[in-house]
Amino acid sequence: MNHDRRSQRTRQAITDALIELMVDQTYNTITVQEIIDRANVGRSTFYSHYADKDALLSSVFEQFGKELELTSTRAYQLLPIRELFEHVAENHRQFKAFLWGSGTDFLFRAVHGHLDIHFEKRLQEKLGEEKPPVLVKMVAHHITGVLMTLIQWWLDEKKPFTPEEMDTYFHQLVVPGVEQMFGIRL
Amino acid sequence: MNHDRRSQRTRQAITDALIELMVDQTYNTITVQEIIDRANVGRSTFYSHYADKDALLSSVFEQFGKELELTSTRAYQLLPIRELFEHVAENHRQFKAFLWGSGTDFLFRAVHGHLDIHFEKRLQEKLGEEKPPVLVKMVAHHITGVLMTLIQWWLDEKKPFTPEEMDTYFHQLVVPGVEQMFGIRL
DNA sequence: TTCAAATCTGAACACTTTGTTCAATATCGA
DNA sequence: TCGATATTGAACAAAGTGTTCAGATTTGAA
Repeated sequence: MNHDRRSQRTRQAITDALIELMVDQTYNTITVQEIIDRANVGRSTFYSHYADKDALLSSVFEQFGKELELTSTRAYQLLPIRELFEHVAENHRQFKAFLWGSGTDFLFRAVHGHLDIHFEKRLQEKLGEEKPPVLVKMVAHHITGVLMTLIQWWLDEKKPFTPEEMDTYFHQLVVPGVEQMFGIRL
Repeated sequence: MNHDRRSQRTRQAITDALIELMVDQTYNTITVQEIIDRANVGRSTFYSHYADKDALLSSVFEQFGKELELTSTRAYQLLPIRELFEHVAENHRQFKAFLWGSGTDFLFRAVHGHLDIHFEKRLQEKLGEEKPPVLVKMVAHHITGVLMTLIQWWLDEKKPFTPEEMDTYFHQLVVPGVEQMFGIRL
């Protein structure tokens, strides 16, 4: 009665096909035909799993977001940046595909949503209730932005620094500004 | 012999139509039909001016980039951030359209290209030749990233701060980090 | 091994969008 | 007014989208 695994495999094949295609092509230019050809899947099968090409992309992001979360929930400090960069390095191909082929938008919006909240909480813990919430939100957004920007740059430039170095640079660039802004030590 | 003005007007109408449509819709979902309907322009006219919908978008960005440059070339310090935010506020509708409807990618890539170089030069002036060029590039990219992120946030949140305040915050967030990174005073 | 449920297949279909072509029409400066 | 240039819109082929459905395949459970 449980044929889920078969579906699962099919979905995985479709997902993988999209990611592979995004390595060389922009999301917009990819057709459903190309996806199902590469995934070796029938047209109607595709549409029985996903309403849309966009629905597929969303689900890829979702899955991706969960992986990211696994990395970032074992968080001590601001964020385990070194581990994050290591994760990025391991999934180099996937990240590249997203950052180049997909519309960064989609990814940026999604990741911002998650991480903004994470950083906002951490900041609130450090600050108590004394600072204006809008300002805290802005700074949280800022921190996420820096992180995303650095990851993007790092991959574009073919990882000229190690994850450890990126960790160091990230903290050097971000921490003094935030400390100055709120008059605290992080 | 010079019927340029007529063409000019037509192009402007098309450009404006796209921007207006991007206020409510994503670039991808906009059809050429919608554009020419709103611009009151014939189908063949559109294609005699632009090869593509993408070509149109590029040209819009180009024009847009020039406006930005006008603002940012009268640069003393790192960048006249207050004036920049004022410019953004004045062209609120346009920026919103770009940041929401267009694929931030396109814009981000384009703007990064311009501003990265600007900041890289400014940094080099301050630093002399002593620092590794990759590092300087990274920090320049970082500065641009912060700027873009803050602008995006500011518009999404419906401008909760004045341009002056955003100027202050930008400098508070960015300057200490860069100073710490390079061991200098900006 | 057998069987029924779940899943996949692929061809056929109507529909939308794209980009081209071209003869007719409109506009502008001289 | 004339002539060069720009615009128009209808017609067209090509490509892609999303749906439908009858038949084939795969699966786990008996």
